Amino acid sequence: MHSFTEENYLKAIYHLSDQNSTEVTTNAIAEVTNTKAASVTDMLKKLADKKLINYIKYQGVTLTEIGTKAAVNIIRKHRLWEVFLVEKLGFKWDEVHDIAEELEHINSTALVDRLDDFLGNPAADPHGDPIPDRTGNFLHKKLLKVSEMKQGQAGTISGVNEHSSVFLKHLEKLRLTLGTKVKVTELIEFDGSIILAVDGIKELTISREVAKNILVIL
Amino acid sequence: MHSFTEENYLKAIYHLSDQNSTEVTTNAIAEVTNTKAASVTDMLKKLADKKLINYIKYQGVTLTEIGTKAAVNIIRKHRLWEVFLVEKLGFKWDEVHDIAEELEHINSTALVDRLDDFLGNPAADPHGDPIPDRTGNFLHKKLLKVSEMKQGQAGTISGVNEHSSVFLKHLEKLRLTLGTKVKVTELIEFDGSIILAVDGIKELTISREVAKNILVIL
DNA sequence: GATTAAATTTAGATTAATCTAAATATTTAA
DNA sequence: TTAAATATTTAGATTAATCTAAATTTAATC
Repeated sequence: MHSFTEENYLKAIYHLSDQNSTEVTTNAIAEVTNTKAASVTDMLKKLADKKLINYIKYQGVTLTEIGTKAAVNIIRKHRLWEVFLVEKLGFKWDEVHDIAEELEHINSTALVDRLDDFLGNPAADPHGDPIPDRTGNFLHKKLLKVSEMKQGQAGTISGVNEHSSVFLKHLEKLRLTLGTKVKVTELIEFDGSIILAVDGIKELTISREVAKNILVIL
Repeated sequence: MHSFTEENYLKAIYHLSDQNSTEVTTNAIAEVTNTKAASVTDMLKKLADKKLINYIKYQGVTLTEIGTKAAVNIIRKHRLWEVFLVEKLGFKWDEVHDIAEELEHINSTALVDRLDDFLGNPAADPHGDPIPDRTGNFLHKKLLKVSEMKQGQAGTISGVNEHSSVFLKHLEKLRLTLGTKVKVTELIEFDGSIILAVDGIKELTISREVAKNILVIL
């Protein structure tokens, strides 16, 4: 099996290539793993030796098929544990990330598959992120950032792009949680902030920064 | 916090001093942790620096109060996870040890306490071992090895001294599981094996080795 | 009580993951 | 299209946990 650290690199590379759909750079990995570029280079060599990534010096990396499978499996575990923490243990959606970050490295296929069944084979985690099934398949819903919505457009909040406790608590306070219906009432030219109608009633102004991190399905 | 490895040493020392109620030796620790005596010595110095053990060169070790608390907490986590795996996920009692061995190192008091509540604050794990409460207190029931029972004596199986899958599967096959009532019908002088009446009906012969690892309450 | 045996510790190396500083490659932009 | 800026890699060290082999201490035995 792969070490705790290797798994974290694979996960980081997966998330980064998911966002940018191109080769992932050394610096980008260093940033999300809280390490230095030199450390990343060392690890990339190791992951390449293990055939988990395609790596050409100075050219960035992509995951191999094996690497992708490994990464998806970690993500599956992370998201299932998050569901467990929220649905069964009563944690709030802003409290589960760090714990799931540890639990995702527990190594037992039997455990994960049984957990999946115990939870009723959920399709998404508490933040709306889709959960891969035991074969590694999962659907990417096409979600739109609120910051990309046009005036007059309406949608249902179905995900977030930022999982920090601070951000999630803020959404909670604004009642902008999963399943909430929002409609863009007005786009403010000055600073890009957006006025929303929430559940057809309340009017609410959110900053562009917040809008970029809320995802809706139309 | 303590590293994964440090935690395993603390747990090992705890279990060993629980059995022998005297200073724990370097070699004994090396054996249960699957390392060499030299490695143990290194780690003992480190644990002593951290005030987790009382260590005098060549004299063996005992846990300090802090060390004991840390060890008991790991044991609490291990046993709660075992209950979860059996009660909620449907694992058998012989399948959970290795998984719990990983889960016990997950670091979150909130998680453990919520898990405890979710499971209904169980008093014992699937092998009958008592579970410490959140303050670290737990009752040691006075259990007797079947090998120490006298002829004619009866009791209820309430624990085991050996947690290997092989042994537990064997007990399962013999239907000598927790809660089963047994009575010593005959002690065989030749090899120390014992004939039991099980639930007042079936007669069963078990070896001395097996008898040593089954615990009853009278 | 001296000598042998066993247990423990020390010395010196190794491996995984990390770092800083220096060297090299790539990209940007004047 | 070359110089400057940025990104990446290499070189050399460090820390935690481990090891083997040698030295030392304690325990056992004659």
